[in-house]
Parts: sequence; structure tokens; C-alpha cells
Amino acid sequence: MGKHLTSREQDYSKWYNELVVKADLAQTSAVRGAMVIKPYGFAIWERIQADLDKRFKETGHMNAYFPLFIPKSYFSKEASHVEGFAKECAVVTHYRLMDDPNGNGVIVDPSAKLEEELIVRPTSETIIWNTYKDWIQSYRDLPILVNQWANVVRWEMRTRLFLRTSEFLWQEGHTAHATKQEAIAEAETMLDVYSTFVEEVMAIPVLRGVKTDGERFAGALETYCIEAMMQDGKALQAGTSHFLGQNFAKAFDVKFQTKEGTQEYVWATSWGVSTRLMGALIMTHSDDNGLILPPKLAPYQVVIVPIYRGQEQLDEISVVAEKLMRELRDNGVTVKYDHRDTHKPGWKFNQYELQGVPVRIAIGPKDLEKGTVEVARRDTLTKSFMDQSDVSTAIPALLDEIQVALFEKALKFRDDHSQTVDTWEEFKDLMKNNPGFVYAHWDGTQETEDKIKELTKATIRCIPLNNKLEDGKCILTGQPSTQRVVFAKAY
RNA sequence: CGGGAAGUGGCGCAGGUGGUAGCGCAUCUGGUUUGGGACCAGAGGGUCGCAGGUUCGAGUCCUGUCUUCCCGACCA
Repeated sequence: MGKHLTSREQDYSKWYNELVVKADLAQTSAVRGAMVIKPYGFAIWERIQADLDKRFKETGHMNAYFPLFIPKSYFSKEASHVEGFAKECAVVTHYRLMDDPNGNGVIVDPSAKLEEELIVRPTSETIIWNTYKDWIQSYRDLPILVNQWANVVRWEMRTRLFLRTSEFLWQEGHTAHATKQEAIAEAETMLDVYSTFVEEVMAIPVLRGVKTDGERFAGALETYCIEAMMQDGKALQAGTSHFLGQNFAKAFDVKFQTKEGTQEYVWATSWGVSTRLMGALIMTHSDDNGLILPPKLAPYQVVIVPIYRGQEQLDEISVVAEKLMRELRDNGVTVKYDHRDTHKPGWKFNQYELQGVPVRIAIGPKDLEKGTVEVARRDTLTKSFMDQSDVSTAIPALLDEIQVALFEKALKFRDDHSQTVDTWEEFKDLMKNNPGFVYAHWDGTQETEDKIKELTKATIRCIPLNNKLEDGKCILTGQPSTQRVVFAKAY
């Protein structure tokens, strides 16, 4: 195994693939398109889950669980929804295996064919709305504010770890409301929850906006999104929140009786983020030495590495290390003390850099004499010395500083790669040679969006919320436009 | 699903015109080491993706098939 990663400049996707594997986040599995998330990678996902889950509950939601399998007939009930997912559904057709009469292991028992095939959920709107029909009779049953953490399957042609796999983990919120206004407010609230989380915890700056017709979720009236910029200038959708109108209520006949006694269809939203956030995290912060984790998501925020000669010296250092570890833990810092004798300090330094541990503390014989430790920052790769007595207060402050610095650095990168453009030539040139977010006028038609995609591979990532109105001419057609939209190549 | 490339110990690779598999890293043992991926000595580990075929003989040639990666279409 090579000791160094492919550099980002040399081959960005190779860098990403190697980093995911070498940092021990995930690996490909024996199953086509499906990944194994390894303990270190899953620990990060657990932190994402825990923080988001808390935010969902603080905004009034509760978790529930709906089946993995969805009867095929449910899918045909909402036309645009089927159209959106039909091409990537896994289908269960049989329920039993038998010994192969020809002696070649087991085969599917042809007599065990299902009456109605089951779809492995690509998303759960249909099964959930079929259930909500039973839950909702009166306005007193509303709103329903439910989330589920689950796996879903979308049969993908080309897969990449975390970014696009056939099976992935996510959460999907599904809410039901008495009024349109309330449902829209819910979709907007959840977009706020996502953007706050992604910016404050993941340290990834996001644009908030709405999708165009072409990019909208299958079955939604409005799709809100947050878009992040990766270090190769491509956009990655970090989360979506949909206002579904009454589409699913009508498809599944979910009505409620109002105070006035009339029957009305329920208004709906759904919203989700997936393990794709792991990809966003990696591609926003990491460098050619490996992963860089924001302190708020790092499985260990601090790793302590002893430098010693002989058991006696290790024992002396361990006394200091364990004291510091206790003090740090008391101050809410997660610490790992790596005193394994099977690896040298240099090896550990490289390994923890590869795995993105925000702060490394090294303690050696010289530190014992002077009462100091060596503190190394992962994000800047800088080292300095600190008195042991300062560690318990200085390290939490340093972690906060790193958290902010990562966000600021990513924000600066995004700003440096965001341009306002008014000519088609300039637009084409940017997309080809220096991709990033391009703010340009668009005539509002699907045809133009498709044409631009065909010519440059760039799509409209979003129409920013609270967008400034400004008269202009469409970048491609010259037709009048009232606002700029954000174009980028996307993951 | 279209176009390319590749499948050989755990990982990365080498194996002109066919002759019975090798290197680096990793692993194991012993010793010396330990402030940025240590060194020396020794050891273990592969029915060459799979299935057919040609041949006295196939990692090598032929056919089929599966998988992975890259580039497109689709997508969170």
C-alpha cells in the first residue's frame, strides 16, 4: 500500500476514493453498489444523526419506523412520483429458496412467487401516506410531525462511496398539516434546521434556495434545498425539504374534517438528508494529507501520543497523559490516548492526520522536564508548545477556534469560486476551466435549462431564497429575466 | 444502458513469441529501536475473477460471463 494519497490536483476523484478507504471510513462490499461503513466512518455518521435528531425533536417531531417493503400498487398512485423512481427500484418477487435439484446450491423456488411484488423503498412517501390515511380523521389529529431513520435503495448505474450508493442511510421526515401555509412553514423550518446544522456543526457553508421545475423532487410542488461547494468547484446538494401540496393526500385519499365540518385534503411535506453528507464533509475540508474533521463531528477531538524509550518512561508519561485526559473529558472534550507499543510515534502522527483528528498532543521526555506538551493542529498542520497546566482550558478554546476556522476557510473558497456573469462566452469558459457557482440570468424555461446543461454540463442548483430582483437578459437566449440564479456542475 | 481500461497472495503491481508464478508494502517470529510512516535476520501466505475451448502443457491464445474503475445518460 502506498504511503501517500493521490493529490487533489493530480486526480480529484481518485483522491476522494483513496481517502475514504485509507481513513477507514468505508469500503466497497461484495454487493454491487453497496458500501460497508466502517466503525470510524460510522462514528461520524452517528454524531451527525445525534445532533440532527436532537434538532428534529426540538422542533416538535418524533421518530417512527415504516416498512422496508412497499406494495407495487402504491407506486402507481402518484404519477410524477412513479416516473421519478421507477427506473431505479429493486423489486422482491419471491419469498422462498429451495435446494437446486441439479445440485448447484440454492435457487429461487418458482412456486413461491408473490401475488403482488414488493418494492424496496427508494423513499417512503407512499407507504407513509397510505398509513396516515388511518391516522387522520379530524383537524384535531393534525399536524403529524414524524421522522424516520432508515435505509433506502435506489439502483444506481455508477456508484461512489457515500456520494451515490445503491443502498444508503438517511432520515426522512413526513408531515401532515391542515393548511397550506402551515405546510410551507414546516418545509421552511426544516430547511433552517438543515442549514444551521450543516453550517454550525459540519462547518460547511450552504446556499439556501428553491429548485427549478426540472430539479424538483418527484411529486413536490416546491423543493427547498441547501447547496454546498466542494473543493473541485462542483456543487453538492446537502439537504432537501419538499412542500408536497395535496398531491399525496389526493393520491391516497387522506382527508380531514375541519372545525366547520367540511372535508379537506391534508397538506404535506417531506425532508431528508443522507450519508451523502459524509461526502460533503470530506470534500469540503480535507487536504492531501487526508481527512480534516470539524471538532463537533470528530469521533476523537484530541489524540494523545506518548514519545518514550522503555516501559519506565512510558509509565511516567502515562501519568501526565491520563491526568490531561481526565481534565479534558471533564471539560467536554473527547480524547483518545494511544499508548500502543506496536506503532511508532511517526506512524501514529500520519495515521491520525489521515483520519482527521483535529488536535494531536505529543508528550515526550523533554515535555516531562519542562512541564509542557506539543500541540498540533490538523487543519493548519502547525505545531506549538503549551504548558500542561493550560491544556484543560486552552484545548476547548482551540477546538472552538478550529471549528470556526474551517467554516471561514470553506466560505472563502466558495466566495473565491463564485462569479457573476453576463455573457455566454464567459459562462462557457468558467464552466469549462474554472468551475464554481455562477450567478447568471435565466429566462425561466425548462428548455433553456436543458440546453445549458447539454452545452456546459452545468445545471441550476437553486434560485436563492430572498433573491434580489434585478432586470437582465438570459445568459443563453437573451430573453428578459428578473433575477439571477445559481449555476454549477453538480454531484 | 453506451464508450474505454483492468481483474495475478490482504493492498499495489511485474510476468516478449505458451513450459507449471515473482516483487514492493502489509502480516508473523526474534532482536535492536521510539520527538514525523524504524532497522536487521528469518518465516507464512496465491487452484492467476469465473466457466468453457485450443494444446502434451494456459496467468499467457480463443469464446462466453461476472466484477471493479474512468468517461457519458440518471440520481440524494
